Amino acid sequence: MTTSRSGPKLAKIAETIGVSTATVSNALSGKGRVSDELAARIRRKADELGYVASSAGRALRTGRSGVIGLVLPDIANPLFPQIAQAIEHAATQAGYGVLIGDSRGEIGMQTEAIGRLVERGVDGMVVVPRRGTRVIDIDCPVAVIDTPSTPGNTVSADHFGGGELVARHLAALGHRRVLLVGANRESNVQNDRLAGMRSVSELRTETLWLDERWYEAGQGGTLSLAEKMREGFTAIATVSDMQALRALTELQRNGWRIPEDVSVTGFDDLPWTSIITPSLTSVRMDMARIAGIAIEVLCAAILDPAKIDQTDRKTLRAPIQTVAMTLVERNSTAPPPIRDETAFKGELA
Amino acid sequence: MTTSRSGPKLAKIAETIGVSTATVSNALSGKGRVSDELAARIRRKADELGYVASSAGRALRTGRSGVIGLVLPDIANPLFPQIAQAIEHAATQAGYGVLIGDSRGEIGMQTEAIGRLVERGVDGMVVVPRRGTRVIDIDCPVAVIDTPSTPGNTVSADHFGGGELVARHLAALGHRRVLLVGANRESNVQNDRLAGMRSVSELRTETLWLDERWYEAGQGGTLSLAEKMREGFTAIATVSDMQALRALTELQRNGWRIPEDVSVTGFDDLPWTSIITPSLTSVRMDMARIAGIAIEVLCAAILDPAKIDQTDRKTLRAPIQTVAMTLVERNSTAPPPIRDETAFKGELA
DNA sequence: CTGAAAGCGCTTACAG
DNA sequence: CTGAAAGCGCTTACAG
Repeated sequence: MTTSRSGPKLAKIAETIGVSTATVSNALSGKGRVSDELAARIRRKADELGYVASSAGRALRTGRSGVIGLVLPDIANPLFPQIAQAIEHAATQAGYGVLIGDSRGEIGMQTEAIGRLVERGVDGMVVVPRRGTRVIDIDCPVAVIDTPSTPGNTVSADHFGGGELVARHLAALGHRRVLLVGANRESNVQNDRLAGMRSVSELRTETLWLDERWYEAGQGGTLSLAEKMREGFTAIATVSDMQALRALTELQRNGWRIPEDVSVTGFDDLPWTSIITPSLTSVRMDMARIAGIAIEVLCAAILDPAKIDQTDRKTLRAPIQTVAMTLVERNSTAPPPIRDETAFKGELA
Repeated sequence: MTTSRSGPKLAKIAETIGVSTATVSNALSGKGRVSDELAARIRRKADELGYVASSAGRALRTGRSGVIGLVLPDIANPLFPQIAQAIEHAATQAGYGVLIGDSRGEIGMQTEAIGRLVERGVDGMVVVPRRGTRVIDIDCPVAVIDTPSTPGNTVSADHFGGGELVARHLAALGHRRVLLVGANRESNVQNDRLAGMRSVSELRTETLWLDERWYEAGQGGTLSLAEKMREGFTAIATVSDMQALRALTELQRNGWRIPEDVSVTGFDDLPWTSIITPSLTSVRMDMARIAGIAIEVLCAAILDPAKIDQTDRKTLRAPIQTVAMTLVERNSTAPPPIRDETAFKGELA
């Protein structure tokens, strides 16, 4: 028996078995208005004939499509696979399909992508904004996954807490001077992570933004991170595994040993963190949990439109939920090197 | 004017303007059965009222949902973002939405994922199989993106040619002894890439599979790749950027300089290839082109079911298309080190 | 417990 | 060029 898109219809089942379509519908939906024996007989026959309900017919009648949209302004986000998988799984559990919406990295196209999803009749959507983009005027329930400090946020990882975790870990190992590395000054996520790191008082930190401005200042080139390190830092804590990978390979290439000479940490626990040498200490978010909450809140809003806050741009009127992050300790961190800090400072000249 | 899912219906527009719904429908679909002035007036009013056609109504009437499925057995595949983005873009251009289907890496769940998409009424699907899984009994048009050597394939990158490209590049630099690194013996993609590499006669190659068997043989551990290199190889050509990253960091960690001591190449041109030090020479596939072809063939089959080959499991009856790959030369490759090969062999003891 | 009927919103022959 | 009517396949009050 093959699943089939143009197979028998409800009426066919009803006719074959000699009952009304209403009864078949009730039997199949299990609403219990049909005697057990008959219901069983109908189900058997439906299976036998390979019946698959028409989603169009159902959607037209019920007014709900059973599909939600997943919007990521930047699908190239390295976390995308994890997010997509978690959302797809949670949505499937809740009986929803997931339509993807991409704006190819261009902020202007986000509205179009969202519009396309609305046209396709999604019942709601999950939006993971990037770079402070805001969700505007969407006339359907929207769950936002960003940071606790983002207005309109629905659920997010505790990025601040994650930063704290990393900083505490380094402090516990004995590090005192830590170089913080960010990539995008506008990112709420990155700023929250950095704020968390800075909140650990044992550490003296300094922040380096490896962004366009840094390049423009002519500080790019192979050696500059290594040079910066000579100022006496014993560890680099980055806001993403990508930045950590960058720092790790650049330092290795310049003869630094990790973690003996310098500890390096990342964020997000991307798939390659454990295959590199040394494997990367990182912080993971519980995507399954976050996705589960987003879908749960979204479904509640879909079923009960009163949950949509009319005054506040249709965002969900649910308490913002924050999910703790977890430190994944690996080989890229170790106690600080035994060395005279002033000696290193001297090398600067 | 906000896009709206529960806004005015066709009948509302018709009533407001004083024409029949048929005329509104014709005007909006631009089939040209309506006078230009009236059509323009209708369009203006529809815009003004924020009319969005009900996809359910249309789907039920036309028998087509305007949605296709994208199935990746392993959504954690690092290429997923690229594939998803390219497919989403091509599908959007063709007027289709994209529903994602994931089987969470478990082969057994692939059929379920496909079944769910069929239930949701997709008009067709794009499947990127992994590890020799086959597409079975799907009663809708399917375009398969795999390798030219996979039965039922629709379109794919020329993985063999990509392997050749890498090998020729290394040969042209002067390399003669190259270690080939694979990760999964079952993968058609990897085997095609390796076959292409081996086809370049100037090179003496040997293949190392860094898979479960290798680990079981007790050859894991930090130094073994480095040890293997002492047999006289001057370059490592891997079947994926992940393996290249692994080799690169492991060798760097053990004091090898890349590319001075050994050249390393990857495959797929993942986002981080250019941020690591040294940046990684890789091979990229033209995803946009591949996705474009897949969608084109799929749409043709959707519109003309005769294109579906009944005898051959519903796969598309279109000529298999192969898209050339491109070498992206970066800093991880250089002429072979000047050294006495026998001397290195001696070091083994 | 079961059935007859209405209707979700569209598009498409068919008339005029 | 425009309209009246049918019908896509379902579900849901409403009767019985």
